[in-house]
Amino acid sequence: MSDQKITPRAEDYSRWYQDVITEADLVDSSPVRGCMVLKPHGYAIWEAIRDDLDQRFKATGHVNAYFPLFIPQSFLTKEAQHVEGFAKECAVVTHHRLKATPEGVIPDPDAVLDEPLVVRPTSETIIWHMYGRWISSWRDLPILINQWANVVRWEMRTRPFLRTAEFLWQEGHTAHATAAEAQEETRRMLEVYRDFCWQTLAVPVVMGVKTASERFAGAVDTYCIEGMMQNGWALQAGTSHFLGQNFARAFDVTFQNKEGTLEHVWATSWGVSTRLVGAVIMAHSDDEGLVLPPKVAPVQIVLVPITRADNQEKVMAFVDGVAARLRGRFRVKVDDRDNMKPGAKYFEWERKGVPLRIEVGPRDVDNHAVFCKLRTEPGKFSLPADEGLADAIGAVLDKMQAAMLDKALATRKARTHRVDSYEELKARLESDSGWFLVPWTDDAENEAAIKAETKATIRCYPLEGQEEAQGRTCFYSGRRATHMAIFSRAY
RNA sequence: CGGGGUAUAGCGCAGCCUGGUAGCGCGUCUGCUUCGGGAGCAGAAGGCCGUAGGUUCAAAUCCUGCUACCCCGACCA
Repeated sequence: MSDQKITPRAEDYSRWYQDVITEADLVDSSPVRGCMVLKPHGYAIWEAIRDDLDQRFKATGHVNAYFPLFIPQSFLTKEAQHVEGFAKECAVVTHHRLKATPEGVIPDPDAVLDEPLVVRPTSETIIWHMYGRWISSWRDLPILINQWANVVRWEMRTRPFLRTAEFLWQEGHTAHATAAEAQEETRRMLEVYRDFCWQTLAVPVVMGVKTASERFAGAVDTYCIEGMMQNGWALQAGTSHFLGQNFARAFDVTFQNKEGTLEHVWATSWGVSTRLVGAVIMAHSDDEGLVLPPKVAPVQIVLVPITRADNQEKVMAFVDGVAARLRGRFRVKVDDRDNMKPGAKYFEWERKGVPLRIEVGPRDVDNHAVFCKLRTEPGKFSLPADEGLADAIGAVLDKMQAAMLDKALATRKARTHRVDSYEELKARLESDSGWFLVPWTDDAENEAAIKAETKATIRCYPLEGQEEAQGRTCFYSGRRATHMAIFSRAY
């Protein structure tokens, strides 16, 4: 395999990110600009994320459904803010047939669609069109639907996982009888995301509210979870929107309440995407390659037999026995390739982010033990290969998962800076990248001015700690502060 | 979409300036020996040089268009 091809983080952080992904064999580029192929090892991370979240959605009363990829163009025009937000990045289908010509194949001029179809950039419009047909009474509410789907946003500049033209995601779309109920749903799902990121991804995201300029096109309020990457930049890991009655009005979706009067329906939508895979990679990996928390690692344990011709049978029988004992509880791989030396296998699985490696040689067979190495710790240790092995390994992996969260949390805390003046922010953005927590007076023009000058944006008004703004003055305008804001450079 | 760079075997590169029909390392295949931190030897396979044109007796090499990728900006999950 390749030799030390991962650029160190300190040298070039984006090259490092690129290298880690390539070396771990997560994706391949596609012939179409901005699109990526998710290779099995990369897709498996998404599968683990999807399966975990799907359970959480179902546990909070949601059901899955599927809405079509194509949306009539006219639907996109119905909600004014929504059009403005998405019009610039939509792929549009205009023909339904190809035609062979001497110059090659072209869209058949005789097969132009009456109305062009937009490839969904998000599904609010088609879903609210359908909800209009399904809702007439308060008894039809709430509707709590989620869908797992792909969407397309024609992005100018792309990065694997973090921003691609087509990406996989889930979008929850709920319909409620009251504003309070919809707001509660918005916050409930935000909390689902937060807990998932902390517990499953070991990424200690912060929950917050977006300012008007960062709000979802068509939302009344946009909540978000923001994660800090190792270079101190922020990454929006998920959003949950309170849509008010905007889409219900645009698509004329009303219900008859218990008093018999017609009201517009209240809405939410919430989503996370394959960007989460990028967040996990960036949050935990090191200069040796991918590091994954055990809960989402496609392979949690790799067994590497160390054999010679005269002991191969003995060692392999032992390895197979250990693997059989661990399968069913863990995702286990036995690397029995005979064309690679054990050392080469160690490097390969380290690059690929396998949390626990178990080396088994003749000495271990004789001792009835296995020799273990954690991806995140320097030393190796031996465990008895008895009935308690699976429990012992479970404990080790749980501890690793918790340690990864602690480490990421410590980094986030160390790199969250409180500053009181704009001068200090500008100076420290260069020297000391991270998040900057400041007292702030909500003002879109000032926000834009700061972004233009520093490239830092307001990631959110964090839900926790807003009371700190009481009685303080805005670090930029000197006016009475309305919020505590997190400024940071972001992906 | 603006500025810059790149495109030659699966991967990383040389060859291009000074045109003459393609080479190196790694990987792959076969065999033997190896195997507790990136194995050794021997043999072999694999590329109409991103793509479409142009110049020329002749193009990987010179010229033009297009496409993709990377870096930096503006837009965004």
